Amino acid sequence: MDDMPITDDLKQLLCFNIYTLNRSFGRYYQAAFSETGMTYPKFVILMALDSGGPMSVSKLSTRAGVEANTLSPLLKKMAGFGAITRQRAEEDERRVDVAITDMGQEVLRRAKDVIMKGFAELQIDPSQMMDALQFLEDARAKVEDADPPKLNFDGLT
Amino acid sequence: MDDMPITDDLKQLLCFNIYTLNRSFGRYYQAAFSETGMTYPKFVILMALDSGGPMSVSKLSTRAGVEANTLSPLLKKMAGFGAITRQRAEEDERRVDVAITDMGQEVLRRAKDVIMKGFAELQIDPSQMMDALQFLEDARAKVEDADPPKLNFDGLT
DNA sequence: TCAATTTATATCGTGCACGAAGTAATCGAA
DNA sequence: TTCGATTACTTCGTGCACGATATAAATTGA
Repeated sequence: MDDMPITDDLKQLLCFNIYTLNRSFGRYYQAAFSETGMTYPKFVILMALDSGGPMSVSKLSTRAGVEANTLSPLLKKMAGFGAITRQRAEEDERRVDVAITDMGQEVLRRAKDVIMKGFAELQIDPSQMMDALQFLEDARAKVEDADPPKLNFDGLT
Repeated sequence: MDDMPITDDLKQLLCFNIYTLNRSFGRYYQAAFSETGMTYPKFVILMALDSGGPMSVSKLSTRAGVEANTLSPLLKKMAGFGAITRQRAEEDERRVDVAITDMGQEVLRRAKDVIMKGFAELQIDPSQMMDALQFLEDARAKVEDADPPKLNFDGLT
């Protein structure tokens, strides 16, 4: 009662549950990847590149659900490490095409193993998860489309 | 087909859906709160303090699902703004008790309004959400308890 | 008692992640 | 054609969020 892990009001909010679970996953993967230089955002990038083939930064941004300006320095680091390549497109010099390398695929293979194996250990019910995934994807689309009301601090004492 | 917003493989991963939805919410609230100094993490802190009463930093950390070292500078800023108070506990000088102020409650009232109103506009099915919240809370508990397999980069070419 | 441990915060360094603004290339309409 | 808009990416400044580490207070056990 007194040591309830999570505040009751917050517990009812979708955004709060997403927020906390996201950071639980974050700490989990940070522990899993520690001392390798791997991170969850980099894993996502490798996954997107591996399954989608070479693509522009902006397309990668869409597919990974991250803004292009977040990607930009990350991609530079990953290219420095040798996991991906970055190349100006010939037909449009503004574009930078990004591709996973063989080494990047090996990194991805190992990271995917960790993630799949770790996930299996969680013993999450598959059918419940399917429902949840559908719900989360729908929610994401709605949040993306919505335009938020504006908070107003006028006359705050 | 070609402009699928999200990579197919990733779509099957709970962690990825959480990751992307969390950032969708993040951008949404950033837009809602812009120019006020309010942020989602601060909202969570105010919520936890409002419903749980004054409490130590570590208890707040547990209830908000954030590490204490993340809270520490945030609380300092919020106290500077006047939304909360920070006070050394008399019976244990190590502890710092944090409490919401009247002004903080007014800030919270307005922010809660924005969040509730915004959420209503999303038109999310309540019964589906109840199921999802339960699922997410269970998943969080499992991820917290799990200890992750370790990624290994030995012999990476 | 009083040193060793434990506990509660704070500080530090690093890594996303965002919006705003900058740069350069391409496009499009007069 | 040509110059203003648009597009693609990058840079910049700010704000979490984490683990590691530091510091200081309380506790505990020899």
